[in-house]
Amino acid sequence: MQRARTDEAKDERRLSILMASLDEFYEKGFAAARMDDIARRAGLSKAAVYLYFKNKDALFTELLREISSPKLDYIDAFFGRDLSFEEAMNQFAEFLPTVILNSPMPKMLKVMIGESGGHPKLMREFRETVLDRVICAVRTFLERAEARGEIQLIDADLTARLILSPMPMNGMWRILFESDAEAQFDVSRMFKIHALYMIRALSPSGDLHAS
Amino acid sequence: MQRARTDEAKDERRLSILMASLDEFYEKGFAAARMDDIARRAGLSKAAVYLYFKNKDALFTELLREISSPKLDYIDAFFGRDLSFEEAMNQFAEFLPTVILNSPMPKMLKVMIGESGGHPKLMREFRETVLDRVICAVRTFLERAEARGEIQLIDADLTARLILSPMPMNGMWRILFESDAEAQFDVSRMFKIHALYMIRALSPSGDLHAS
DNA sequence: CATAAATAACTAACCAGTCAGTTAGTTAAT
DNA sequence: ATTAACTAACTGACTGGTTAGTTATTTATG
Repeated sequence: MQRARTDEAKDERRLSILMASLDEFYEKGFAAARMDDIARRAGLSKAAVYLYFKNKDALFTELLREISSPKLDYIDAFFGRDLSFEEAMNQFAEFLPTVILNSPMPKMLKVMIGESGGHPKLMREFRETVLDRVICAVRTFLERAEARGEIQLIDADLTARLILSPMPMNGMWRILFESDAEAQFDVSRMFKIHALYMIRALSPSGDLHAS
Repeated sequence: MQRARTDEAKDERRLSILMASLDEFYEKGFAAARMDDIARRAGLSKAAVYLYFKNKDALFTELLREISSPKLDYIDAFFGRDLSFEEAMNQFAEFLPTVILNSPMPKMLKVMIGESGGHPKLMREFRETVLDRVICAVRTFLERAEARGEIQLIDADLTARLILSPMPMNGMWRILFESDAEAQFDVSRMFKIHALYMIRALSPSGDLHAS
């Protein structure tokens, strides 16, 4: 195999080890994933992996940081735009299924859930840098829509979480039943229906009891 | 320690080993949980655990079956009653937070997710015996409410899943951030708001586009 | 009733295999 | 020729499962 002599080649190699480890951690879990298998999947020897990462824990930590970092600018940009609530819900319904179906999110979710007891600091970091930002962006968007008189809601933070709740649901369903043909349902259609329901639920034409 | 001589005492001992294993599997994951730790947690030696369970895999299998078995009659009874949709949503909002906060469900969920790659048959079994029944019960209930003209919906199966989606979301949140004080929010209030939104979303007074 | 025998429940110690991390040697690239 | 990237082999710690021995409890006996 070609050696990674340049900085660019080293970065590529590092990333390919990270991606190999994601696959192994996803299939086996952190503890049962073997460094030798990760190395083979990346086309290297086990000892070569240790040239790039101090140990298994460091590999895991850097994997989670690598995966969660690039998504945030897009989320901010999405919710920073001046869309109507209805338009935003519809575009959301187009975008979110792609995260479930075409991104490493379900894999990452499984790896994190499985290992949450062993790395509480990492979990907290992930919440602060990713999840809280997403929830805050949705909440801020909801508050603006409400201020425009476009919607009526009870609690912007909890509503943001409810709007997002099909994401973890679908992520977990995928983790548990990815290879179970009978378990499959139309994820895109579900998000469309969810968007419709949220539009109706938050329509300002009715009486919402704040309890 | 007192020996389990009678059948009843043996059942108790077996159950206490199962519960000890749930705690260890929850904290450490299946692979990293040690049989010696499980035994100590149950107040026994490791070899004694092997008097009750063939091996670690058998312990895991029997744990999952034990935990998921008793809940189903209650669900059937809940949705078999002749409640109005609104009444059912409100009672649902009372009941579901207790599952998140006071039952082993989040622990079980984490253990299953972490180990889903290793036991696909068990995952499928759990879906068939538990999840599909819950979803089907909600769906049947929705169809009846719709037939009474009480609600208007697009797809009963997907709507049932959307009604249930705060459950996995809250379960996941609890798994990841149980000990993270800043992450906490009012679970009961969220379910109440969700019930209100679903009542409004499914109210038959508007126009739902079936796409 | 007291005591011995029987036995199932239990355990400390053992064993073979596994694996993360390391080392001494190899090799591709400059 | 040099050297950094890489690897096969090694090492020590660990663990699931097993075994030989111990012991608590029940049953049998005088």
